[in-house]
Amino acid sequence: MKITCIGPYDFPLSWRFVTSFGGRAAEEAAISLWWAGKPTLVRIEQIDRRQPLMEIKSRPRAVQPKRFVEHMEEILNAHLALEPFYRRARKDPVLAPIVKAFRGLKPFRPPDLFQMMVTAITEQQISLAAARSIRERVVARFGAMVDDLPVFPRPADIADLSLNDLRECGLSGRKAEYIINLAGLMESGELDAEQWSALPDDELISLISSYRGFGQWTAEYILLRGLGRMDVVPAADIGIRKLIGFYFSEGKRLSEAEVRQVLEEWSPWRGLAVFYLFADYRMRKMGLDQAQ
DNA sequence: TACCAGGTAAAAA
DNA sequence: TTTTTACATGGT
Repeated sequence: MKITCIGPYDFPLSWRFVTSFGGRAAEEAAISLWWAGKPTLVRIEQIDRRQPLMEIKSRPRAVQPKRFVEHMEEILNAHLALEPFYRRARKDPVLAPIVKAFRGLKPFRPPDLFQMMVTAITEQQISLAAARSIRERVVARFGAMVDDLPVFPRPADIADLSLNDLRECGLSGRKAEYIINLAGLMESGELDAEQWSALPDDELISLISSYRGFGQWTAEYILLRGLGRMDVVPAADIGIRKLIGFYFSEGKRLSEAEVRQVLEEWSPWRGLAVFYLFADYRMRKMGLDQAQ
């Protein structure tokens, strides 16, 4: 089963980037997700590094294969066109060397929206390391496993839990409420993301912000990371305020308004620009510059 | 030890 | 209306 993507796409580089955040350190690219009600492992390989063609090595047999390929295309951001952004970036002294070094790097999207939304809630206010540690406990207790890989719980796995079930994983009582409430909304169909794709960024941010526990930062974070809306930036984000300051303002931490101002010129790829800056910052920090 | 880390809603002023 | 506070864990 093959997926044709819009190139350039350096899949091994993109995979190394996501795995550099810890957790799994697998050589082989594998994604775990729910498909047709079962925890499922999907192995992915780029057939030829020079071509944007991925092969799904293992997959659920005969269950909506067409829909499955579409889903994988979303996860891999297969249809994201980097070249127009690169043309713009080459005119910028900061981004030019970065897009050259990381040519073909694409962000991956989480396999489902519930996972993304819960992840965003866990990452409110506390460090990413603390948030991950909490999430791992939630997944270990309420999720599933497939071939030693954890699968994030579904709304149905969470909706009927008690607050204490989640608090025991290290979540605050407030966040436990948000997550159980969210699970219930998704279970009942009251929150239906099918209609989200028709909405422009600003309207979708307003809609998501109307749910309890989801402020502007969280909504923007979900649009960028979860939905692949590459022009959106959660500019209030403490990490992004430092990141943009590092590259464009002599290292000082910027305000949200200053971040928005600096990034204005990168529309319609503001979020993608931030992703590349972050990739560079991270790889630089890790001393792992594998871009060559 | 204390403080900061990819915020938010609710209470207090 | 605007400002302040409580909240959870992990790293330094």
